[in-house]
Amino acid sequence: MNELATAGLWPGEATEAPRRLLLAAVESFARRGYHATTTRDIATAAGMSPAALYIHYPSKAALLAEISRTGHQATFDLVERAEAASGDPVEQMRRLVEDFTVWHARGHTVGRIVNNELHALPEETFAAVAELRIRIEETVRRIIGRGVAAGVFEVPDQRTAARAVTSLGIDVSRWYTERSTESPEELGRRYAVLVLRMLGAGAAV
Amino acid sequence: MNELATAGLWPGEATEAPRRLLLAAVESFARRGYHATTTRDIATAAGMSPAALYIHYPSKAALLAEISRTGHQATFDLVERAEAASGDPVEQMRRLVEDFTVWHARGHTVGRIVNNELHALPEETFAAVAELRIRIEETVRRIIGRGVAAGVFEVPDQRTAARAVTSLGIDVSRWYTERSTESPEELGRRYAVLVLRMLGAGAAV
DNA sequence: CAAGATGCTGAGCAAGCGCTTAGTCACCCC
DNA sequence: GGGGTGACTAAGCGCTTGCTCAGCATCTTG
Repeated sequence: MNELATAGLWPGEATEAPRRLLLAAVESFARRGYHATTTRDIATAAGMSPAALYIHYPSKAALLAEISRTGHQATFDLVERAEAASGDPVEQMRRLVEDFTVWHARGHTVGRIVNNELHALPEETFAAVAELRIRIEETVRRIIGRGVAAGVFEVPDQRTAARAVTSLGIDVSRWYTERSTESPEELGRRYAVLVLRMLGAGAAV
Repeated sequence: MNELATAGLWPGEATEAPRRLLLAAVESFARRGYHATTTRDIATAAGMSPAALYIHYPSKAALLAEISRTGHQATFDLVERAEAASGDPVEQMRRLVEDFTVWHARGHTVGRIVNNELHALPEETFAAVAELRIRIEETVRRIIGRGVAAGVFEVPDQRTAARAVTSLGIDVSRWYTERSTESPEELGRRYAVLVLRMLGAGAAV
């Protein structure tokens, strides 16, 4: 539940049962994947009978859509805040990589669903989510572009560099576990150093 | 079929039918995921009835195991060759990142299965494959370690840096498609530049 | 050309799936 | 305290799944 809050789910109020179901769905989808998870798994983990699920959500796919949509929105917000927090591309990028990495480490279960279950989404949710993904990458590229223009970054290809930056953060959710020796924040700071160097701003680190 | 050969599957001879089945399985597993793929999907794509699959493979899981095992082995071989190809850590790393990236871009379908369907593997295959993954990462860390000792690399934490290098390459299989504007080789060279900079060997690029 | 092996199909079985339905219970308002 | 409401369950429906099996051509071998 705490993890859900961290990942940007549950912005406000919500009754107990839907919350428990969503948490159970996150757990199961992340561990076994969407298709390997049954509605009985989710309901049982939430302490209910299978039929109870359908009182709170219209389908199993709706649970996935809810998780993916809010997860993507939270990531997008985080990226936008990083861009808005400063006028300096180096500072924007440091903040972006740190927060992006922390989000994917701390919320690695939600992150796994967000990044690996896109193909299972209902079509219209997929479209909305794909749009957010494009805007995230475009923001990263924009920051790189401004850094290059200001002479603080230097890269072989801006789009490739943007891919590399987001890719690095996204993949954290694939391998990070609570048993990892690094804290999310520590990892975030280290990744920020590596990324800034990668972008040719090593001197600024 | 060509892609399978590239990805290291089909080292030698093999009769027609099993090959067609394996190719169909790779296609389906990569596009829809292991659990969303049915044996009917695979058999139909291979131009056979569902029952024919079981003449050549004992189960659907055996197909996945075959793909994952040979895919991991091919990746491991590639990494070992990169280390053996030179005595210079910078050169070893450049070769490793280039080949690793090219493999994950050209064989992105196999790569997706190798990296995202680990949880669906039979236990003993999983153990073998996990061992290979550890050895791959350990090789990357070893090269970084030698570079640091030689004074050509400088990183905040060797294990984190190794994670970042492999992570960058692995994630290529998630987003790369044939419609990407960069060729696998071009991407490999650009990623090598970015990685070497990330490791503090920017001057050598 | 008989006899066996090989590669495959059509039909279908047991199990498990997402989801529905009819009904029970606790609670709230008047 | 009677009637409505919302959360929930036991049972199960229709369908799909991984996989099996009896049978049938087509080869190979002597």
